[in-house]
Amino acid sequence: MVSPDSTTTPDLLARKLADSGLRSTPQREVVFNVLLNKRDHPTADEVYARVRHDMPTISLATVYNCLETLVQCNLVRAVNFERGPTRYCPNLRPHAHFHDEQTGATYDIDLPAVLLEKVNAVLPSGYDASSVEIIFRGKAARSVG
Amino acid sequence: MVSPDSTTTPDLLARKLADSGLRSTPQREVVFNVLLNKRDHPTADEVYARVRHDMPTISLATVYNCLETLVQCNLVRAVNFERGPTRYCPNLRPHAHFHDEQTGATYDIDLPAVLLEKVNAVLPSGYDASSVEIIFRGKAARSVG
DNA sequence: CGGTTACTTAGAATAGTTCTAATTCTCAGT
DNA sequence: ACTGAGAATTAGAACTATTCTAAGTAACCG
Repeated sequence: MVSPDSTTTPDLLARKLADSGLRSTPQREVVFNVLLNKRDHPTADEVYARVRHDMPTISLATVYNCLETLVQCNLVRAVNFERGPTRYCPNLRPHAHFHDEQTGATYDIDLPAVLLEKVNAVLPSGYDASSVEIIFRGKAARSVG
Repeated sequence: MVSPDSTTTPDLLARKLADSGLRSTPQREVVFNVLLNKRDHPTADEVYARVRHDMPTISLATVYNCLETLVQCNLVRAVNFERGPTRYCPNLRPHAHFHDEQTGATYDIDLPAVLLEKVNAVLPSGYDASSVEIIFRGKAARSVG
């Protein structure tokens, strides 16, 4: 099964980085691929552990740098539920997060455009939102997600 | 101008604490009042600085303990925008937060029940949300809030 | 008033992240 | 290929926010 991603994803990364005047490097590629391959909203430490399988010499500082860079280029979203480490998410479609309080797992919930409009409509005049983040907390039935 | 709060607020605190089997203490009262008096979503450090005007001997650990206790009793909400210190908010009505990216200020946005219903309606079956948090980011015109 | 439990305190410890300074890599122009 | 300039990576130190620990203090119950 050869997905079209195997050619377009590296291009996407290189293109988006170039848009910001940045280079595609092996470290950035590996970090990005790790996020794409298992979309469980890992922390920087978890990304570091996974990346080291492919690239044992990478440093934690570089993982932080790469994640920061990917966030700047809008290839990845940084998410913060409560206190605790930042988590990273390569899903670029508009979506909310559902945080299961029992397991700690996080699921993406797609958001229809019409809902986003309604949410934005609650802002009084004078407020100009460039983005909106929605976080649910609760419990999810086993095996959803 | 004597507001009815001057008698009911201490009672609310004592009552809610008692509901959880906890005591009302001078420290908890001062911390809670600091939050009520200036609702600008202060960090624990900022609360500490303000509380020390009234009670110079209080410790930072106690401020953290009191804030934690107030959150447990549902008298205060803890809010986390991105990485950085947790902020505290004594507004108990359903509301979103608007985070001004230029000034760093945070404003409460009241949420109508009907909107909350619509937001909850996007959850697929199998997801059972106990709370939802909405955070806007953008810029606010001067003097709103 | 004596025992028990809750609360507060100062300071040490920890977790997550950012900073610093040195090194290595990459690319553009020769 | 060679060189210089800028970009990226690295290890480790430093930093920030928070939690933990152990000891002291205060409130409640008999």
